Amino acid sequence: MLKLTRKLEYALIALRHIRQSGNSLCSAKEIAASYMIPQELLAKTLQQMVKLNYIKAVQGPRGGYKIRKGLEKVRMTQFIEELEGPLGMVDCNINSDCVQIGNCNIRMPINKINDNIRNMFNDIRVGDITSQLT
Amino acid sequence: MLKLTRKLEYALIALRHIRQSGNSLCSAKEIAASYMIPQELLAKTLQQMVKLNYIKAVQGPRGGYKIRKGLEKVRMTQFIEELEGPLGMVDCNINSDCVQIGNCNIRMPINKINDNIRNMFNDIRVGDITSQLT
DNA sequence: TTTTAATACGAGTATTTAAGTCGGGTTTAA
DNA sequence: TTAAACCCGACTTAAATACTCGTATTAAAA
Repeated sequence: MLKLTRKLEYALIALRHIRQSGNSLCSAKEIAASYMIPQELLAKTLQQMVKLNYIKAVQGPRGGYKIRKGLEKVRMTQFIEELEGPLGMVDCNINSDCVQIGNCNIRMPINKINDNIRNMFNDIRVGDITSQLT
Repeated sequence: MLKLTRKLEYALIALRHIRQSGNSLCSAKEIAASYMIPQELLAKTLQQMVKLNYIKAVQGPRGGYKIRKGLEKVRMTQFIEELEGPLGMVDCNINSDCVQIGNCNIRMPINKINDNIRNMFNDIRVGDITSQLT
């Protein structure tokens, strides 16, 4: 219950790795090997993050990825939603075509919980995960 | 991302419904019809909650379910875990046979987030959801 | 200038988990 | 004795996640 997806895990592992490499480029291959992550899958995730402007890619041999300035300040809510889509505990928070709506008897309390979770992720920055000590 | 399962939703909807019916029994059929929930599925969930001692079943015609004293005070962490299994954002919080472990670079920060979520659910009681106004 | 090692990207497959169904059994009020 | 409820395990279906593959593009280095 309430597990993160692998993609998100891989993304965070990669970002932390890239960040800790300072200015040198990191290839998908290198990162995948370091953490035993399927290379193709990681590659796609990295490509997605390039599109989202979180990292910068350099092509060609000796190429790789590096962090883009500003990533550290990005809120986890934004990061998660751009990578994985909407973040809501129940569908009615997302698409609202539930047959219930007027009838549902737990909507309010669930929304409250949902807000709590969102608030929590809103207060965490990507940098908190990629830079935190230990 | 981070969605509740239908089973859990159905369980909470049913509990709230049963609770609001006071002392009279509620059948699975009646509840399923009220909220357009698949009856068989709801029935199984109710049966599970009987086993967990959250509700009491009365068999035979005119039978049904009623709330057991004490349910309201049960913490949501316990409730969720008894119904759905362990509540952790990453597998290493659950079974610990991750090939990484020593190698993983985001373990600490993720654990922190995990604790936050657990703490939040720890502070919510089933009764907060089944009894909260509107 | 050719090779090689990297990213880019869409389509496709496989696996896992969640969701729902079915059939037969037990209980008990009417 | 019947009917309406709960009980329960096995099964099927559907959806989401995880992963793979093939091909194209880029650019450093031999």
